[in-house]
This record gives sequence, C-alpha cells and structure tokens, in this order.
Amino acid sequence: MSVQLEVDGSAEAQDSSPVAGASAGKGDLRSPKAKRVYDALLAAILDHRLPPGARLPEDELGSLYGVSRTVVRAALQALAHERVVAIEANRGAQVAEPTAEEARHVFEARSVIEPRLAAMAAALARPKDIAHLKRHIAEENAALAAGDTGRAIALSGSFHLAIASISAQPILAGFVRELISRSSLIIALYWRRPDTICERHAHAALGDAIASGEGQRAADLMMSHLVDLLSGLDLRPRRQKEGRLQDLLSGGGER
Amino acid sequence: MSVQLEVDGSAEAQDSSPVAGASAGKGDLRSPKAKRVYDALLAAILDHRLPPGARLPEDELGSLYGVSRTVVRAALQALAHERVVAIEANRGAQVAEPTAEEARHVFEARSVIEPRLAAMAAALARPKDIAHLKRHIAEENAALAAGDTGRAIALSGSFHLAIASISAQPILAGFVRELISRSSLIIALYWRRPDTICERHAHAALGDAIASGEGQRAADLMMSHLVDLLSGLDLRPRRQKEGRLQDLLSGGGER
DNA sequence: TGCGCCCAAATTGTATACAATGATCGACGC
DNA sequence: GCGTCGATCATTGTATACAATTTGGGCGCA
Repeated sequence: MSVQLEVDGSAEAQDSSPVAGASAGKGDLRSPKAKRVYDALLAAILDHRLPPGARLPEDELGSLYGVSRTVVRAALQALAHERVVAIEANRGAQVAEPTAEEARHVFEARSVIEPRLAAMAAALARPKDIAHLKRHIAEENAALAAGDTGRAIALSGSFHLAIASISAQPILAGFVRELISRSSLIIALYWRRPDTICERHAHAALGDAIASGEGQRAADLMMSHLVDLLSGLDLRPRRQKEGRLQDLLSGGGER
Repeated sequence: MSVQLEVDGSAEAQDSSPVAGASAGKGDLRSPKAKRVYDALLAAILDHRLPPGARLPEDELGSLYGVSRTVVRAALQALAHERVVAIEANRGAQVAEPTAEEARHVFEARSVIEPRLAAMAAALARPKDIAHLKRHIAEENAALAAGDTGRAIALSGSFHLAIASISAQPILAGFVRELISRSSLIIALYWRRPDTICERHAHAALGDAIASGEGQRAADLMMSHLVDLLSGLDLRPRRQKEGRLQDLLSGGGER
C-alpha cells in the first residue's frame, strides 16, 4: 500500500503523461468508473510505481478508489486482456511479469508492425503532426537532462505511439499501444543500463525522416532502433523464476 | 431467441470448428464458466448464427447458459475487447457492425502482419505443420463442394490462423486471430459474391509455398490473397447506417 | 389530429452477501 | 527435528438485490 495510486485522477487530468492520455481502448469498458480505475492502474504500472509482480487485491483497490469489487474486476479484466496484468484463477491479479521469451516476442512483433507504420507516417505526416513529434523529442531530452529516467521511458513509449497514430492505421496503432505497455514492463524487469544517448539520437533521426517524408529511411531507422532497444535488455542470465523470487525476498512487490 | 446458441457446449466439445477451438486468449478470462459463455458466443458469431447487430441482453444470455449476469458480463467484456461485440454505456451489447472504414483498416492491418508471418511460417514449417495445412485445405474444398459456404468461411479463417500459429510469433498470431474474427463480421456485412474458386487456389498455392520453404513467395501470395479478399467486398455503396436499418426492417437481427 | 410531456417497463450499472477455492500456520505423529 | 496433515484465514467466484438510465407508449393539450 506504499505505492501511490492517484485516487483523485490528478495524473490523468493534467495529462502530463501522454501515454496514459492515449490509453483508452474506447469500446472496451462501459462505465466511467471502471475506466477511471483502469486509467489509474495503467498509469501507475507504466510509471513503474507498481512494479511487475505487484499483487492487486480487488477489495483493496476497491476501497482505494471508492468503488466496489465489481468495478475493479472489470478494470482488471481489461488490463489482463492487454497482458499488462496477469490473472490466475482463484489467485487474483498481479502486475504482469513478462518472461524473457515473451519479451523477445514483443519486440519481434514491434519490429514487424512499427517500421511499416513509420513509413506510412512519413507519407502522411502533416505539419501539425511533425510539430507534435518534435515537441515530444524536446520533452524527452528535458526529462533525460533532468535525470528523470522513469519519465523519459514513458515519453519514449509515447513517441512511438505518436508515430503510430499518424499512420492512419488505428487498429495497428492499438496493437502498438499494447506492445508499448508490455515493453514498459519488460524494461522494468530486464533493462541493463541507462544508455539513453543512442535512443535520443534515434528518436531525433526518426523524427527527421518522417518530417522529410522519407518513408523507407524512417522504416529502416525504426527497425534498427527497435533492435537497439532489444539489445539493451539483459534477457539471458535470469530465469523467469528469479524475477519473482527477487521481488518476494526484497519485501514483497506490493508494499 | 430463434438463434441456437449451443448451450450444452457440444460444438466446442467435438471440436468440429477449429476456429472456435483456437479461440481462447488464454490469460484473459479467469473462470471456466465465463470462458464457456465466451466460447459459445464467439462460435455463434463466427458461424454467422448471430448476425452483426444482434442484441445480446445479459439476463437472456444468463438464463440460456444457466449462469448469472456477472458471468455473462465478463464474457461480453472479453468479446468487446476483441471488437467482436460492441458495448454502449447503459445500452447493452450487440454483435459488432464494422463500418466500411473499419473493414479497410482490418484488411490493411492483416496485409501488414500476415505476409510476414507467412514468410516466417515457410522458414519454420515442419512436416506436421504442413500436413495440418493440407488437411485444412482439403476440408475447405469439401465444404465448398458441399455448398456449405458458412463452414467454408470459418475454415478459411482457420487456415490463416494455422499459418500464423506456425510462425512462432504468438503475439502476432493473437492479433491475427482477432483480425480474422472481425473479418468474419465484415464478410457477413459486405461480401459481394461467393467467388470461392480464386480463394481455393490461393490457399493451395500458399500452402505449397510454405511447404517448400519459399518465404518470399509465400509472403507475396498472402499479400495478393488479402487484396483479393478485400476486393471481394462491396464497401462503397452502403453507408454504415444502412446496414443497421436493413437489420431492423427485416424483423430484427436477434430473433 | 398532431405534437409534446410524463410515466412505466425493461435493461444495464453497482454494491453486497454468500460460497468456494487456495494459502498460511499450527499441531501432531514419526 | 522434520515432515505431513488439518484447520483457520484471506481472497476470489458467483449470485442476487437495488439504483440509475434509457426506451417506448399513453395521455393530455393545443
């Protein structure tokens, strides 16, 4: 319970986290209450305030947000569908802990989809979109300069999502959104070192390629950028069990 | 209520419909009861027993399957997340009615993902997988010869899913599964003519390319096959409203 | 007769009570 | 002392009751 969960929704309201702002799969959750819990939980997970493996008891969340377990369950189910939360029957929900194999699959999927979307974005980008991307890059640089790596990671994901949104492929953009969320968990588990310089340049180059309409170059840059991201992970040494054990021994992930 | 909904689960049990058998997004629904309702509803929708626009009242489904609304809601939410069912706040659920624009997006997304997966499948296919594909093609031809177009459509989707499953990309295969489900709705709404001959040949050629390990050719064949499918749709004349109106005037989709 | 308002029926949104399952901790026997 | 068995506890699974919202019809009025 030491994790702060933004009950009053201030984080979403001020829209400081564009990832959370673009989060809503619109047709999924019916009630505004469930969407609120969903947004708050997703934001907490993407910001790494709730680490992988953190347990998510229904009644605790319900009392936190002032809603019943019914509403919490709907939100958890939506998060589980996006593989951000893992639910085991009769054993409740916890923040997902992607295995190394899943991590590879996530980045392989991104490598299939995102280069194509980058190329489409380069063909379709309007001045407004380009300005949006450049603003994003500036924010990222500011966060990196300030040493706020958590925010930088969130902004980095948001940058990828922004490119996907330009591509006029809402379905694929939705897939990318899910993959970016899972990537956030993967980074929390497997990130090796904050070698952020290469990434900063990668995003800038990507933005330039899109701004100048060079589709093929944008696709190539996106592909190599994703390869770089994957190579920044330390997937080999750990076995999947160790991640959990470490969480448990360090005092339990959820409190 | 005139639509038969396979309450006893016989359709899933005998596994005559491979699409339904491969349906379960495994981490999503916790309880077996909810999964049962989910499977039954999805099978009914993919078999076009429940047409697009059919209303899905919670208590009616609950009494049909002998469960409470709670369970039905979980199943409906899962289906809504896959865009097979549309839920409007305070207005309940109905079988989704993809617009012409959404239909194009679905096939554009498939055109990005499936050719790549076909190439990977060609590289990875083992004799068992190839036999599986050939068996599928034979079943499709049998269904077409028998004039059972509904079953042929379901088997066609299953064939695409089988290719995706070979590719060792479970995440992308899951995306393809969702897109195939949506394609089934799109075909129900927009299919022009049962010009099944080209498709039969297309699947056979695709199977051959994968069997012989020709990745690039498999990708090309998949791409042109998807273009053919899209060109078999009649997306232009109708406006989205008309589809609903037609359903309503013909006596209501759900009974 | 046509239009608009209000009430009632139906359906969903939410909460809560109860049942069932799994986990933890203690005791007992070996 | 160690392992295993059993009971209590916590948490989830399910059902049902109630509240809120929408839809459709009927009534009244112009």
